[in-house]
Amino acid sequence: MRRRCYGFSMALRHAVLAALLDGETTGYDLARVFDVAVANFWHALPQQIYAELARLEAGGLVSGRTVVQESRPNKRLFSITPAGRAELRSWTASPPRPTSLKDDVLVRVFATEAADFPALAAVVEASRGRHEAKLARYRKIEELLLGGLSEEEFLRTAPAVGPYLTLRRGIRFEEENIAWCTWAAAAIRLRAE
Amino acid sequence: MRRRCYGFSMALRHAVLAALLDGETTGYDLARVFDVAVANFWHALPQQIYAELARLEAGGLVSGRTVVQESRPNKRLFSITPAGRAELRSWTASPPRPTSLKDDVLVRVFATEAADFPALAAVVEASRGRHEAKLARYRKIEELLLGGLSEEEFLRTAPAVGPYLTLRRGIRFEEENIAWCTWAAAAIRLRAE
DNA sequence: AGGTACATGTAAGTCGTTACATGATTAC
DNA sequence: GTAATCATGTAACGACTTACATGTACCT
Repeated sequence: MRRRCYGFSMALRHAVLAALLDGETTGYDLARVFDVAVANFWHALPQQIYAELARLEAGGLVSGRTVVQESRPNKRLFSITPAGRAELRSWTASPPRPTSLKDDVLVRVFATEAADFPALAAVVEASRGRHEAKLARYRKIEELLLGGLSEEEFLRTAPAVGPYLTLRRGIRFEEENIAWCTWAAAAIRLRAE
Repeated sequence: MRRRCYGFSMALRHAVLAALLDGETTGYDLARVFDVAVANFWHALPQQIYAELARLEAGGLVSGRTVVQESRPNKRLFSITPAGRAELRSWTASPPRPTSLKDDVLVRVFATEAADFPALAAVVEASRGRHEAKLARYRKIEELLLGGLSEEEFLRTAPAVGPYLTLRRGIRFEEENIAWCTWAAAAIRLRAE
């Protein structure tokens, strides 16, 4: 039975720490932050976030205090500790693990040969719709983040550039998804003729 | 204890079935096919593939036969059954689950604020190198697939277009990764000044 | 003598998803 | 009255990773 300091890559753990750089928050609010600012490169459910916060607190990387409320459930506010910041700093310099796409729609398209062409094309087109919705949301967040500044100004002057840099990746990703869905759906429909 | 026909999305299961459309193969060879033709949208280790093949055989979606060899370990050749084809056909028309990026490097960049800037920039640049290597591999596979035909000719005449359609997504994905890494690393280095 | 290719797995553990539980308040 | 918001979790299961096991043949 080997003792594992459980975690090799542990991206979720560090995504939570990074989100706490913004200041003290509850698990509930963190889950919403994840949904808007983190979702474009790492997805996590509230349950995972609560569990991760508990583990981080046990490890001293985060400290929590309970706030008693009336007419609302009590809540716990967490903030990152100096040890948490140090951990995040050394982790950001460590080698990342290779990423792959893991897209359900692509698996379906890979199997085009065995598919009902119009049905598959419709699936791909529906997927394009979801990517368009995501892109619209990301563009709104981009506007809020930039706050009227040009990209160049923002990158020079903003206190934290990380969220903007990652958001740009999410935007390009969704733009590519939309373009690919359009093209692939057309190619699949061509087969039906 | 509810009986689950285990699998909601089950993309790996269907990726294996789709790879078997090409004809009878061993788990060993499938693992290599996954490494080249499937890796750009779904990654899986040999152990997962062996396990999946066993489950597919138990479910009648795949049938296997043992080939006794001398001076090499015996092997099992699998092929897709009519039931497997039918399953694949109906699955390709079913709603896919939303995909997200899940990129370790992006989590690190999100935490730029807490990072050592030159070290993080170096991590991002190293990541660009890996994406360039992947892109080079994908481009070679593209050449092989097209076999001298133009894209338009290939899409009109090829018996199976799925692998080409998904490969194109992988190529664009890596091109975007390279461009983003270049841009993000520069923006992070700017902070160090 | 050491490494790679062939060929198939088991065991243990971690990560992620689904379903469920609780219960008051506020907005439509 | 119905749904959403606030707020935090547990339990069970499925997906994925890491480490390990086995043994021959061929190449350098």
